[in-house]
Amino acid sequence: MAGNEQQPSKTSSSSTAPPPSRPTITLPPRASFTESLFSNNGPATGLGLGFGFSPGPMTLVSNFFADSEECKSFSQLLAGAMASPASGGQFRPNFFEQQLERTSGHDVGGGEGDFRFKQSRPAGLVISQPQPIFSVPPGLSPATLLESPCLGMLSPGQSPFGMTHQQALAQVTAQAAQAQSHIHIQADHLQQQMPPSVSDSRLAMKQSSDFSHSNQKLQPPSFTVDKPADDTYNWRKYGQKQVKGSEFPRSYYKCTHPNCPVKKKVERSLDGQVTEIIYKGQHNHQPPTNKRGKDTGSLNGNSNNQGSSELASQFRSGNSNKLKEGLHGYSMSQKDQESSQVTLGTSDSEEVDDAETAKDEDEPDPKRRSTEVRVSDPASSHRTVTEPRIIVQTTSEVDLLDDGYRWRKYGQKVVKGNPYPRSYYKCTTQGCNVRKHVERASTDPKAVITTYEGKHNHDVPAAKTSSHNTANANASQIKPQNARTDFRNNNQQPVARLRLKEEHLT
DNA sequence: AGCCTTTGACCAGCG
DNA sequence: TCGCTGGTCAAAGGC
Repeated sequence: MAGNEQQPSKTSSSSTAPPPSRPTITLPPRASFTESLFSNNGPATGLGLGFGFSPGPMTLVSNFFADSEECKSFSQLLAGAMASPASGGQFRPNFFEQQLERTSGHDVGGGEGDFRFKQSRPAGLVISQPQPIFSVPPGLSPATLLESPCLGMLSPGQSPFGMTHQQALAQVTAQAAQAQSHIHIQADHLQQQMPPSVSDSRLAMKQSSDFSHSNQKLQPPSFTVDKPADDTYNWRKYGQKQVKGSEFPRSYYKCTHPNCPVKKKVERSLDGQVTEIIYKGQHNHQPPTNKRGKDTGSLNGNSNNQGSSELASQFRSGNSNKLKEGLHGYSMSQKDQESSQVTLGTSDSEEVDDAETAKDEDEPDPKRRSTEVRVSDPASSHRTVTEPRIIVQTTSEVDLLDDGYRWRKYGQKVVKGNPYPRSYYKCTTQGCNVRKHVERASTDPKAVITTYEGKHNHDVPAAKTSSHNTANANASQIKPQNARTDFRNNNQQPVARLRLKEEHLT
């Protein structure tokens, strides 16, 4: 019996047998990228933005990347990281615990590709209460997300931005998401909840377009599901295991449809909240039109199923790679043809030790070479109501710490694969929960990735407002937010901001 | 009766 | 070869 069911994993393994080509980091000319973003026919993305929306934070991000030499350096850094033995040839910032695996084919699925959309807990960001980062609405399967038209623009080969950056951003984003609060991407609130800054402007655009579109028939989220990832399909749990690197048990589900190889892994926190969902394989059938009674409940009667079905259809029809990319794009940008994992964490607690968890998670499991779609669960959490939005921003400034705010170092940890410790900082302003994580690239100590988590609830201390960092702070923290506001048109939720910074210390 | 979950055991890959 | 780990099997039990 295991024959068929295990096929996915084995297939995936074999599919990745050919040495994946190293992703080439190509930084598109700023203009081109920008144009592609805002033109209706961005060639690179193939995504027509037939609607007008304000450039999101990602735009800023892209600008940042394209703006300076550091951008190049960053690329190099990333490239180096990917080539780093420590990272197993993958760009895997320790801090983010991300795994990016690339398959040789352009189409991940190759028809049979598995999706991996993994979100992992951040090493540095401990998860006392793991929150789903990307919540897939119960009625919205990964396939649904993948099928989103936006996904098409995420094709790795077409990326005007260079997947590396996106991946990095994605990581940051994902982490931020989890760190601040899980981002609940519910079908009905996809647009609102999907952080524009998440990893990739393209994604942001996608969000605005696709999700806004779908949003028309979506209803406000009014459900909280226990069932992880109620994604239209029917699943049967066939195993559960305590996985190393995760304090939470992982459950294994199979699609109950005959001969359907799709599986998914779900991790839940002790309190039942889903912290991670990994989809694997492609459905070879239509999603059930009528969900099981107990499952339908999670959808609360919204009409997501329709869209889900459509998306699923695309998914089945060979858009798996797009789906995968799309999902990642959302959480971590595009994975290119590779499976990837994003480590996410919550900021509920700052147990640096938890980094270990993420560390382990980031280990590329040969067995899991198959593409997987890792998403956060639709399952809701008590924090859904106040879930902050994530804004990811990249900068090239060299203001590792001097960013206008005052920070207090509260932790440091050395992670596997990186000889340099990661450092954790908290904003010293009372009542401000913003944290900053600084990590040096294992391959280049001069390269630093700074991740901001949370949003300052105060102004930049006057003492530091004069530095360029102030401008930076404004740009990175205010603009994105504003942009996002414009983007979403209705930004009323707290914003968890995340800034991915490249710094080159001299 | 059918489907599902639970759970210990087993298997395979990897270092 | 051995131990570790992730993934899966399959019996048992519940709904």
